Amino acid sequence: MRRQYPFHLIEPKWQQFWEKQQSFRAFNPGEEIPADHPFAHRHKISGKVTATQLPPKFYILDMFPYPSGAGLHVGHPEGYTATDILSRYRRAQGFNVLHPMGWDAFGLPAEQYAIKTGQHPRKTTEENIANFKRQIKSLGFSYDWSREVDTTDPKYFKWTQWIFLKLYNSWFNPETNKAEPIETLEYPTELVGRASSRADSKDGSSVASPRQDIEDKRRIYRHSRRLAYIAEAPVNWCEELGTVLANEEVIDGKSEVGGFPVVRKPMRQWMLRITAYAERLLNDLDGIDWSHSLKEMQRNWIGRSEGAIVEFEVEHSCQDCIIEVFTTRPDTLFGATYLVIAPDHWAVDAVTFNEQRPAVEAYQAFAAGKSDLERTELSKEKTGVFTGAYAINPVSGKRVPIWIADYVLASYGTGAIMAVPAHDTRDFEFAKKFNLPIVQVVQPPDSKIDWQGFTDDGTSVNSTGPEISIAGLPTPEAKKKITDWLESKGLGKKTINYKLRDWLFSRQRYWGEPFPIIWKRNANGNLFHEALPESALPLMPPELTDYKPAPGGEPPLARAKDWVNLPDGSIRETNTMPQWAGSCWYYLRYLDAQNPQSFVGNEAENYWLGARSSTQAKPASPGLSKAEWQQKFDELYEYATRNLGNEKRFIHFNTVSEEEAAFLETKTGFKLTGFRRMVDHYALRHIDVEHGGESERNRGLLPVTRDDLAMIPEIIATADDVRYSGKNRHGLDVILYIKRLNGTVFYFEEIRRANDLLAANTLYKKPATGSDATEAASSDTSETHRRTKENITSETLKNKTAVTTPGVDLYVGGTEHAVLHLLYARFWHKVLFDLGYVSTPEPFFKLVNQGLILGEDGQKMSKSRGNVVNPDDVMGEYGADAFRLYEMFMGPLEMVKPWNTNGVAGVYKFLGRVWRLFVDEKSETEFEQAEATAEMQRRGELLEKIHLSAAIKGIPASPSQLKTLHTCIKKVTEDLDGLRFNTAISAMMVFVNDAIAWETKPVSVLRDFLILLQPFAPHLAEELWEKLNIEHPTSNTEHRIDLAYASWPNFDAALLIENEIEIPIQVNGKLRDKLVILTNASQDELQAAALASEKVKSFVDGKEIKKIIVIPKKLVNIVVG
RNA sequence: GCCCACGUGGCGGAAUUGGCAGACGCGCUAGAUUCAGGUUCUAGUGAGUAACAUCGUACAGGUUCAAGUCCUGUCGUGGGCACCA
Repeated sequence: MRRQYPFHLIEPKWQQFWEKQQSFRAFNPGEEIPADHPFAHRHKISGKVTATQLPPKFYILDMFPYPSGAGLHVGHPEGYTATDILSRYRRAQGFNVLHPMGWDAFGLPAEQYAIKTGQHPRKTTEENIANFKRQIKSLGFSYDWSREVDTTDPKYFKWTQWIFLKLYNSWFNPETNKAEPIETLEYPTELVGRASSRADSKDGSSVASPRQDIEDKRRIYRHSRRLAYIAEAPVNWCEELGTVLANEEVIDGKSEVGGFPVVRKPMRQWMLRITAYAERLLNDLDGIDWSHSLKEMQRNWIGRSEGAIVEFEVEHSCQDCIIEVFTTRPDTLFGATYLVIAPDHWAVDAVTFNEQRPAVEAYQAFAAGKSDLERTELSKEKTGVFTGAYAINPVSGKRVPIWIADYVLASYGTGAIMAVPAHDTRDFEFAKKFNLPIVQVVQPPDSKIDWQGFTDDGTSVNSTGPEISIAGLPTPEAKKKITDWLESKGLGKKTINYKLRDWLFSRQRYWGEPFPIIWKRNANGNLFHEALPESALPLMPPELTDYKPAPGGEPPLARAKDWVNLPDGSIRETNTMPQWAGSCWYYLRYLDAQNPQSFVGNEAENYWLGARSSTQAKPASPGLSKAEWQQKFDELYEYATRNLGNEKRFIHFNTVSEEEAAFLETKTGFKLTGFRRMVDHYALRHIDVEHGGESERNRGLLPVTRDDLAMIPEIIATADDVRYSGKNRHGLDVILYIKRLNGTVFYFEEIRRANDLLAANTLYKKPATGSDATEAASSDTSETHRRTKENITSETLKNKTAVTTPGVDLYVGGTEHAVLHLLYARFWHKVLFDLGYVSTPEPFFKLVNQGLILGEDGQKMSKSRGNVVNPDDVMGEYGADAFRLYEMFMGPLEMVKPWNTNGVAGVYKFLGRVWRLFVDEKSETEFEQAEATAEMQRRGELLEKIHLSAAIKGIPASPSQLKTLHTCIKKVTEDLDGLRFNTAISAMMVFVNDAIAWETKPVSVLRDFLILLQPFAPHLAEELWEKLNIEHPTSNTEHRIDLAYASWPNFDAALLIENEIEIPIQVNGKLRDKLVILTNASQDELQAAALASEKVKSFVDGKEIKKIIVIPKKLVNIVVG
């Protein structure tokens, strides 16, 4: 294909310019802003400034890549381009944008390569990083490279190890529901206060003294509570690779690398107590703006289930023996006809009768020998053995046999179940195979449904025992009644179980972070672990020449004897951390990447995570005390929600002070001094009914609770933003208060009635996102439906101000990290939050998964298929701008879509049309001739030979030109807010298709267009912007600024309004004619015009007109009989 | 098996609260420019018809003046989980 424009010269030119100028450096509070930096020009600040003097922040993050030897594939730039476009857009809007990049560089491939070749993994890693960086830079992304992080850099992993020490030195306090320093952990009474009263053994012998003994016990107690602890756990051991593997590195029972067999093997491992956070990890999903499916995957992984633990007493064999089972269906307890315990359950040995012992032991051996693969593959066929023992069903008193079977897992619940074959599919299969009794205890709601194997809710039957009956009760009530009864009898209790397991945190590898842990021996010669002091960090791994595992399955680090054995006789931990460790907190290091004192400085953390920042402080008016309010609120709430009384009741809770009124006037235009603020019972009832239900979720909102309502005065007093949002259906002015709190945005409305009071109108809330200001104006509540749109003036829309989001404003990455990375990172963040090191409970407030890019054949790209597209090749032929544009034009970001090289050519042609919209053809021909003969190094200078087209003139734009431009501005702006890059690009294509035909092209219009184009095709836009400013110099400093910092244009809705509009005319819902008619034509005029149409007449004549639907500005539909 | 998402031309995909289906791009057809190819420009392009009519958003129903959009069922595709009691 012919070169559409000299991108091969333009792109390097601007990449060098940005690098030299450090155009995209983000500035921290207190950092020196050079006076000649475009950021300083744009915001009129320089030198050291405070957080409040800086513009609002916007943090846009990519999932940092693992720098593999294969280089970038087309999937990487997809997400990176999306975030870059958003970064450039937000920068143009005036945000201080943080957009960093780094390397998740620990990992198995570099280590495997080292084992094969002896080349140090560091060298491999550095080479791969250099290649990735070259490729990424050639795409013209606006990263702040001064914040680059590399997880394998000791300056980085020092802090990874430091965070591990925080985990090690903390425990989870169930009473406060958060992590606390281990020092706050109280010892049980038998370990308290006795140590000091006992004298040390005086003879100095090595025999453990009572004091040492109690210290050992205390140590063991503490160790058992730490968030990082040691446990014997079954791991995926790969003999060939000589290492354990993570679950995700094992595919179908074989290693992902090499396809070697993997076996389960118990080993002593470091674990992180993520299960303590299960509830919070689950609940806090509600407050963040992630896709539905992603949240669902996390919920699934956490796997919360509510149920009960029930105790079954074992008959005869062991008198004190109780087997606890976990069930989510306590209502089916009467139908439990046998028990099943896992083959490796602790009680198996105790309950088994001697005559059954050989069979039981054989089965245990059989089950233990099964791989995970076999256990699941062969799951269709149930296996198991009778132990000979019986237990007593606590509600019916009946004897039930105890079996062991491997369909029950020792690691979930209590490791034992009560089997209810009538109402559980697995128990049903098992019972049929072994001829165990099946007793119906639930009646399906539909009598046509067979009760055998019916697992849904129904009505309890056959459920009456000597002391308790739940017969006739619907399932939910039956569950409650029987659980209460069990609890009162001490036979069971309500319980919540999670599928989530603690995180296996150690690997037997070289290329990972060493644990800052040493092992010592106590007086009895037993090993115990101890943390290194923070001053010992970073703990470097030893230098090795052989990276294979040490003999006997020991990790490679064990080969370095000098490193492992310390002079005082203690020895180092030889495991290393998994690759996930470095990626759990990298987004925090970016905030303050060079800080040698701390993993992130306080001020930087506060500014960039934004939890405590508020763009404008709003003065609060005095009012009721908290206690007074709470008491009155409780009364009013009861009245509003319980009594349904009609007597009007209200609380007058404050009066607008002069100070606040001045603020409100700037935001809303109303003078409200002395207005009384009140909330009435009608408003509370309305909010409770309309916005308190679960159906809110269908509208993307969250149900409003009583506690939320109690916060009304607080929301008003501390709102992040206030604005006028039009009139309600009664013609009263509505004032909207927006308050962000713990990941939720509250929208509270007041109405201005008469001249002296404000009444609470509504309250709704939704998960926080990056663009609440825009969304609020078009939110989908019943109130906004009722409000006429005309009342929302363009003025109020323009006045919308940015609300700062806490945490990362936008995080984009692949769906492969939907569970593990995102769950681990959330977990660490919460621990750091509990310990006071970060100020938000959640790290990532908006998260988007980019869809996979498939090969041209619609198959997933792979080397073996030969359908892999190399970004370097595409950029060589079409340039980086076209590559970026195509990646975004393919379709919605989240969608899976096939690559099509012809499509690249399409957007490339579009960029060519943009080029020809601006440049003079003759000068370009001269440039091409000169370039053909010029030396390589001098070719860039020849770009100066290219001049702008003579059709570009400094004249005012015509109304139709303005309309074309503003239509484009509106569409691009709205689409970028909604991450709809593909339709934004098509809007720019429409603009260019129109503008290229103009005889004269006003400079002002082209200037605004370049600002719109800049985020998408920054190199081309910069080049044309430069030419525009040279050939059409302007006195407007806004326009002389670097394009990357030029202000995003506002669209003027007034320019988009047409005098005349084309109205479709339908007869019986079918299009029959289109009429051009005055936009503000009345319903009657529209109807008359429609009936006058000749085409319409031919369809209507001779028939009875039953009805005419007229929607002003939309359509007319004539219904005939 | 369970959970979630999605089905629109030859292809990728557009379509505010239900209101002109197919924006934009690819591909294709014809013409202009060109020795020629490529490029560029112009016109056309859901099916159907000479032109209308008519039919068209996986399928079958329903609600409505009006359905790609809402409701019910069926089929299909993609993703996740998978003996989690």
